[in-house]
Amino acid sequence: MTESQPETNPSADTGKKSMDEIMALCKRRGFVYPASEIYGGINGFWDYGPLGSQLKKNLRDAWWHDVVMTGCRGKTGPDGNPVRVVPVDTCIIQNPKVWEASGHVGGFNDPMVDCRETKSRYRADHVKCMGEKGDSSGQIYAFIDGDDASFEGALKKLGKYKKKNLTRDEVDICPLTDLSVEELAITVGPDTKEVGTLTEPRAFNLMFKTYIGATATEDDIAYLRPETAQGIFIHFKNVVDTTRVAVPFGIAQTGKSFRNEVTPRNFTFRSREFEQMEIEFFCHPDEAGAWYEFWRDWRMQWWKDLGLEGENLILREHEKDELAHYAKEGAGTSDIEYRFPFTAPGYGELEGIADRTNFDLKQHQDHSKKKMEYHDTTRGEPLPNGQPKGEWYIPHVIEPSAGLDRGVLALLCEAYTPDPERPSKVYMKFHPRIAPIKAAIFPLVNKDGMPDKAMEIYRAVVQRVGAHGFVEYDPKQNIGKRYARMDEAGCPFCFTVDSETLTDGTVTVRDRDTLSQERIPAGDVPGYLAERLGLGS
RNA sequence: GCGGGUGUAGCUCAGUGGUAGAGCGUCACGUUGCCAACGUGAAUGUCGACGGUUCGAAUCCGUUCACCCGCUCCA
Repeated sequence: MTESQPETNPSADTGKKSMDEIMALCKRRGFVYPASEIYGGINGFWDYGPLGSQLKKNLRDAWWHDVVMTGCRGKTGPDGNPVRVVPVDTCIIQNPKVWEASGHVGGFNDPMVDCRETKSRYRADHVKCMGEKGDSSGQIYAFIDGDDASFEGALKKLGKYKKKNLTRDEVDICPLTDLSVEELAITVGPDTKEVGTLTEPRAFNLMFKTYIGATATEDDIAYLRPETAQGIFIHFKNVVDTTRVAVPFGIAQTGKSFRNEVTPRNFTFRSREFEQMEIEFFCHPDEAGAWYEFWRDWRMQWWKDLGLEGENLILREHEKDELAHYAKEGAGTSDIEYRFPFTAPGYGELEGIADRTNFDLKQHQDHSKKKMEYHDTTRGEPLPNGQPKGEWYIPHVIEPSAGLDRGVLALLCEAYTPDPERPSKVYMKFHPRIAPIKAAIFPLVNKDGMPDKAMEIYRAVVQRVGAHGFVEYDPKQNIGKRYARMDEAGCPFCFTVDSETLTDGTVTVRDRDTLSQERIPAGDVPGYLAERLGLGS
């Protein structure tokens, strides 16, 4: 997760949009509510209302359809064949050994110490303390273990305090974690001159902990998954063995993940409970580079096609020094980043595409002692009978990992369009494909048979597009008010029955974005809509 | 985790110790006939929560929770 610093000019829209106003609209129109709001809320958790949950479902469905059901919408992969992706749905809680293998436990359970003055944070087991040998009175000096400059600094400070020159052999050293609270209070931090700036060591485990079974002892500890990816890796062999898939192929999964973020911030952007849409694409090591580029470019195009066009969306290749441990040897890592109002003029990550090499499968092979090698019968020297000899290898993995909630947030921010000219002052310009309300059917006035005709059209439209989003029927209040309401909800098309409908059978179609109106036969409404929603006429 | 700010109706906010308010929105009825029109009426609040001071607290004090901003963190 990066919020990159500005590189492009902050001219475009999102920087000027007010996050407060977007949040107010989300609440007002039922997109997003604070979780547990009537009890005062709960930090880092958000719930979706009726429009929000449908919007989120539409985004997830679009991903599922485009990735899993149609293999990148029928695109041809770098190997010249259709792209194959199959789904799994794995548990949030797994054997804790999964997280030991993935590296999530370990680096995570380390207690940390903060310096209140310099705001630095140290791993508690990396900080050591010194005092004069044979004289335990007075201040204690902390330094970073293994860092000579830090050691010398502490030695110098101690010597100055004791008013004598001390050498390495004249001090006692102990781990910071051995200090009592009282001793910590008279300890000088590694980068300060005053005592008492260090906090007590605290665990910063970003994984949610829970207990399996009712007894809840230390032996029963389990974790809520911090990513869905590991559920895919641990079933790689199962999928290969039970499905007629052959490398290269992908396994996809959507689902909730949990991270005990230090600071949840920025609306739903950094939540403690969030949903991911992850693909692990397995391929031969020699082809990893080509597949990395394929996924990186296609995933970028995918977000663009959902309406995140223009300068607010960028593809950012990671610098070598910020690559994660698993990606160091790979072809690279890219982030698809969106310029949110709260990151502008910087960007926030929507999706990361990483070449993870064979790191994960190898880790699981090492920890589980189960072979993760794949027998590729299309490779190897030709045998006398003309067939290839076959090749055993641990596939490399390209991982396009997207944040569903972040995607929803980006769609909300992108759609939010202030327009002082129209009565609502703002409208939500959702791409019709992901708009939660697909259409509204209005009688111009609530009499003269118009409601009956409108209701008839409403039923036909629900029949045709109801599986993809809401269809509204609203006969109350004046027509302008109803249009305005639909603008705020982001409904792309409104169909209105008027007196002409009763004589010539046509209705008006109001386009949300252009405000233009045209007349079409009432019977054509479902087809007209289906075509514009990408469902075919 | 640190510092700053905010919290009153669905939304935006006024209200500095003495009866809980406005605009918009929502609902009903009437009117209206293509962009939040008009009329009449109605509902809606433990003033974020808990505790204290006071005859009396939305208002003063303490604690706490949530959100926003800046640091920090983001394996």
